[in-house]
Amino acid sequence: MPKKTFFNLPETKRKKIIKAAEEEFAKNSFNEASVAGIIEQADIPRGSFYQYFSDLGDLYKYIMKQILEKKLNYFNNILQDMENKNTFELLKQLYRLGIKFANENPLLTAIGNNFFQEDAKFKEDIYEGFSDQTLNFYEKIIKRGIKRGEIDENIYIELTSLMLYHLNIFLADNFLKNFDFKNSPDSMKNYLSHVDQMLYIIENGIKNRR
Amino acid sequence: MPKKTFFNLPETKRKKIIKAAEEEFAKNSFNEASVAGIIEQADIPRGSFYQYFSDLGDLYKYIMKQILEKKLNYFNNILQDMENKNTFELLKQLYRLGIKFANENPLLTAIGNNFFQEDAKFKEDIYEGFSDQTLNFYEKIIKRGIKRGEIDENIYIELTSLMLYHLNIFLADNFLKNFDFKNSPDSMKNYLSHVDQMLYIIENGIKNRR
Amino acid sequence: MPKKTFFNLPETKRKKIIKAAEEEFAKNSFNEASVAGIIEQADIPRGSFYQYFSDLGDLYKYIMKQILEKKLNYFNNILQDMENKNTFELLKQLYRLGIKFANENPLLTAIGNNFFQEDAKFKEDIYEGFSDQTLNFYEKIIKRGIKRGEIDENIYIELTSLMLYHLNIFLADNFLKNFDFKNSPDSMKNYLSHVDQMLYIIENGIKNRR
Amino acid sequence: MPKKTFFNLPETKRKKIIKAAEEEFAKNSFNEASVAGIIEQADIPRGSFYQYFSDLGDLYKYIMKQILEKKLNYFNNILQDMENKNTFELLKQLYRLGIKFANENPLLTAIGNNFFQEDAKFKEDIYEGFSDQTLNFYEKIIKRGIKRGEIDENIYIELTSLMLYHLNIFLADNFLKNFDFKNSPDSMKNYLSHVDQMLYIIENGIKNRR
DNA sequence: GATGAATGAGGCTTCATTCAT
DNA sequence: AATGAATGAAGCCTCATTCAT
Repeated sequence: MPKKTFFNLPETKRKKIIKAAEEEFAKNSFNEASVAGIIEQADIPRGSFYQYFSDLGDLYKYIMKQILEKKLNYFNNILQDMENKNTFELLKQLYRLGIKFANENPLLTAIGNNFFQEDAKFKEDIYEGFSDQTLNFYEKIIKRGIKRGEIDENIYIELTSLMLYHLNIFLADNFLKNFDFKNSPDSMKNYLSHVDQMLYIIENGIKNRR
Repeated sequence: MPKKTFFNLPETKRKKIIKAAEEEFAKNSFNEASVAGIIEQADIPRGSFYQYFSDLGDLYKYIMKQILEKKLNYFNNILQDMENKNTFELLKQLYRLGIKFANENPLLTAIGNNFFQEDAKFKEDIYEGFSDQTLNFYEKIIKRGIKRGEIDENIYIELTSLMLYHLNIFLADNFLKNFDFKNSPDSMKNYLSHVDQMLYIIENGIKNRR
Repeated sequence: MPKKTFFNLPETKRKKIIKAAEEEFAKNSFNEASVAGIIEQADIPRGSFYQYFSDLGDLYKYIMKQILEKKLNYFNNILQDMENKNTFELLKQLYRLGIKFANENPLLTAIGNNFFQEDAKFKEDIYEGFSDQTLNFYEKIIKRGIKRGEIDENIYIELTSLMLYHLNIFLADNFLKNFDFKNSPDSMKNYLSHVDQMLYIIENGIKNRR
Repeated sequence: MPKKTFFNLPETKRKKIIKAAEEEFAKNSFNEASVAGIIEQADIPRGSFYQYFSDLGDLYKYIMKQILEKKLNYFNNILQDMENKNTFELLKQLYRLGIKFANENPLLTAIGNNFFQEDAKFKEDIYEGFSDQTLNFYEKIIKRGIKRGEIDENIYIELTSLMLYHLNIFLADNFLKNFDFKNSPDSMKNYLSHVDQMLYIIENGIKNRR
């Protein structure tokens, strides 16, 4: 956790530092990220950094936690409205939501995708109590789909949820690297149709045909 | 390209250096890898390194090229024998081949997976003329499947091939991180059945149902 | 000298600061001690420290002075009661008093022992006007012993007093490092018998045999 | 152990570095000593230091080991010639030898004295296999003295040897701080007579009077 | 007078690359 | 060609002290 000196900072300064850190962690894996990069971007002296955070990991954990919370809120809010929807409709919404989130929070998404690549050990260290809520997410949905008779009960649940999770990351990652939606709303439409294509495959792949 | 001094080296020494570099690049991303790590492992003097290679990138490119070539050979050899096989059978063989390759060449696979995570820019720089042969691979197979009436002609080819490619990486990555096949052939069997499960989904997802 | 702001502080706070400083100086030599360690322990803001003291040396000098005064009082009180005692009995009491003081004031003793190791220059700087009263102490006793015909008049007074002083420190130091008397009164007894053994040697060494 | 790069250095340079380090460790305790101080004195770049030593402790251990060896050799050589001497004569020679060593190697002696003040833990870490040969030294002599009927068999051996050891350090320390013998051979004489005085006390203190 | 944020100096360590032998 | 020492840039972290509120 950042030290209280950090939280006592005027909001503008605090945001500037967070912004700088997000950019650093979006561009670099944790090991490649540097204090130097952040303080230069945030334009604060080195000493100040250590007055706010015990070290780079301290800041990183804080940011990851923020991102996870933000993302979970984002998703949970909407899921409540969809309680009776068909599973594939639900999945479609989820993926679109993922894209929407990535579009609105490109920095955070990039950080999340980088995080996804870290060592299992490193990740566990960060998750601390978060457990992997995102992964559980897909498992829940799949189980729900099987119960509702919409998903083939013969599929291997764990693997499928991992696959869905991974494909989600893949989309977000790809999306961030290849498109610039702010300046071309058309390509956004285009992209979403890609997503639908992929889901069409997934749907055919796992739906119950009996 | 390594300097000619490198190729003049006796083979044992050359292999020792390559081995050391592979280990370094398997454990670290390009940016995290260090000359220090390689020369220590290879037990060669610092100066020699620069006599053989202009810098770390030089060696890296060389190794990546080797890996790509080796992998392509590996696959092409077998593909020729399968010319008349059903597309899904073919895919299944390809994925299993991928696992087999990863099992036989864990170091190379780890390097490949690390490479896969690098910046698009960085990757392009390395590919230089290789074009993305691996990606094309899947495109070819999909097109062939459509021609043979085995794959749904409505799917979006580019996306699907990207997805297949990505899932292949996902499998290899997962495989390397979670299993130790040398000591437990059972888990290998287990793993392959996972792969089959995934392909079952894919098959259902993209096969032609008319 | 601490600034008057320090003396205006409520006693509890002042004591807390002194306590924190004593712990810091007991654990570390002056150069190794840090303002950081003290303010953290005393739980006062950084700025306050400099409002109370001009710098670390200011506080250090103050504390050393306190210790010296306390110790001298401790000893002088008792010496008055022993005016007619035999010199070796007196010495024995003094050493035992030293141990008793160390037992009752482990922190202060540790600080004193640390101080004893500092540069001669540094020490002089602190003594400022104190002169070395502790050293004089032993000289007085030796001279008194010679006058009373109890101590060999051929010994070299200065050296012997230095030696007695040094052995006292040696005992206190050893004592602090090796024993935990609060929890084992037995080892205290044991230790005192060591002291007697040493004094037995000293007595034989310097007593007048004519 | 220093790296082999250090031992490959031309002797003049190696000596310069050792000299610089000795001065640093003579002036400062291990914790107060700094790489900065050494490289400045030795006039070598920071990077070179780490090419020769893994860190400050590496160099420190090396130097301490050298000192211990040198001192033990120094003493052992002479002890062999004294096998039949009276114990107090022997002790006298030892102390004088100690002073002589300190006079000839003031830097090494200062380092040794500093070392003597370090934590027990720290010391053990350095001794590694050396055991405390110096301390054993005095125990052996005392036991020998008792056997020969020259030392009172009632003294507490362990304590006495510790005391002799400590007094030796005390002398060396005092000697280094207070005298400048190179320029005043008279004061050397003077000092040695002090030592004799002290030994006279010790002798009277522990000799067998039956 | 109290507070605690700002700052930069100083020390540590790692590394890539160059260069003299 | 081989070697490995030299070097300095770059990053890390800690701290004493100052200063604005």
